[in-house]
Amino acid sequence: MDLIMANRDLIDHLRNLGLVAQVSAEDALADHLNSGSRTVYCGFDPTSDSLHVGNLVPLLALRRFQLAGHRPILLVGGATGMIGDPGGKTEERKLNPADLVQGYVEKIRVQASRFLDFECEAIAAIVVDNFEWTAGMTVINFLRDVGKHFSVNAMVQKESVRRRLEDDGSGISYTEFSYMVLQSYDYVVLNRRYDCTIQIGGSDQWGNITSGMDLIRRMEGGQAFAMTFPLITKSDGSKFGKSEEGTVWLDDKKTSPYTFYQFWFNCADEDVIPYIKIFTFFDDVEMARMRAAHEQDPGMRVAHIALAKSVTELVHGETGLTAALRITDALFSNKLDKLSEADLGQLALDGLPCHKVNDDEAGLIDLLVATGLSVTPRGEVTAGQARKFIKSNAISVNGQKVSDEETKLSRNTALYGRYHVLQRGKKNHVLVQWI
RNA sequence: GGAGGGGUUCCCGAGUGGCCAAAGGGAUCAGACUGUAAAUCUGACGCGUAAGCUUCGGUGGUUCGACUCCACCCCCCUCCA
Repeated sequence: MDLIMANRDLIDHLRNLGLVAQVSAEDALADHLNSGSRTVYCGFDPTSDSLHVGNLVPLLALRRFQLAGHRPILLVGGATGMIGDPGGKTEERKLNPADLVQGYVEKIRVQASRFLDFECEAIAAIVVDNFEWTAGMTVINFLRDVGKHFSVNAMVQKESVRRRLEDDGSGISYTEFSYMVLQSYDYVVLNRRYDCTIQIGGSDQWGNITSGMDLIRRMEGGQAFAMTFPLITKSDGSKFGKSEEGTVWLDDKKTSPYTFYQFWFNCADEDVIPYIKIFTFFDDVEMARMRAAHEQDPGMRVAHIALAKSVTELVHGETGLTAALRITDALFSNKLDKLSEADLGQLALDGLPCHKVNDDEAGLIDLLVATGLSVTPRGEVTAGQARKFIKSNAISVNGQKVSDEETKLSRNTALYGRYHVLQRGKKNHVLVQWI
């Protein structure tokens, strides 16, 4: 691996990318990073069977550290994931069963691994699971060896805890209150085993990370550092990482490369440059070029396309990107009728949502229900909503608006006798396949 | 354990016997404009083509009629022990 940034001040570099919210002892950390190859860790709690785009921020940050010549440790929270982090949440979480969490751990371990280099000798990435050293610990040992170092007075002062205490209607359980202690202990263990001296995470992790720093000082007598990234924001204030279908996952079974590509392509104008900095690895020159092009004519979507392509390829590889581009081109260039039979077949293979009909004729309303296109704002799929969509001029078949609720589709009206492209609104398509 | 305050449609939040499928806001979806953007404007927003049906923590009750009154139960919050 090239140590392309080894001679550059990593902190400044990250700051330029908009990746630094808080840093502990910045001058000391800068020296620390410049004077040798260090070990840095970031934790991921297994709250689902896949990571999502929000997790890309710390994941790629770890990669940046590795590119700069440091060793990344990816910690999967098999133990902490069973507790639930009070940070960033306004109310108590549900606890997941142990075997479920362990299943998540395995998935996430595999998924996250592709973003880091495990081959390079000196600074090969490491994946660990805190379940390993937490599960066997007895309550007595935990309280005597670890808990003793924590002042409840200090813990109560932490933002994540304080918010839950002050906010009427939520409260916090002892279980979640203890999360910070476990995470702090993780840092100690990694510090002992791997000489890990830097922990990074989202800014909501600041309290947990600094608490771990303190614990290292108390238990090990050494200095450790903390760095956090700002929360990724959207210009309209809504939560980052959701598309119309919900969370944008990294797993291509849960979010197709096409949907993934569209997610980035559709980001707001004001967000595209910040996102390019955070989620891509373009160099300064390219970055400047895209910014100029974007500012000159945002309508051309130069930056959007570059962002979407780059991240899609990073996560889904060249094959995934190609598939995403094929579908995008077919659906958004008003050339539906010009597609060949093979093209249409390819769209299904590429991951365009597809619905098979084994009949000669089907009512449009029934199809809208069957394909799930007629979702209500509440998330239910109903015939009434299908009617409303048709009435409000939102439905197209093969690129033609349909206004008659009683419309029936059959093989006769299908492209090549086999395909209909159903469209709701501007961006929702389903391929109907007659078999 | 004691005292008090609460649980309303996805969220916040009005509603204290019929005019309530339930104000208002947010979120969401669609239409128009545009650039597969933002802002803005318009419409939809429990289910049903409709008649109608099912909702306001739960269960019973009072009443011609309850989200609104009564009883019991469950859950949450605050303070005290």
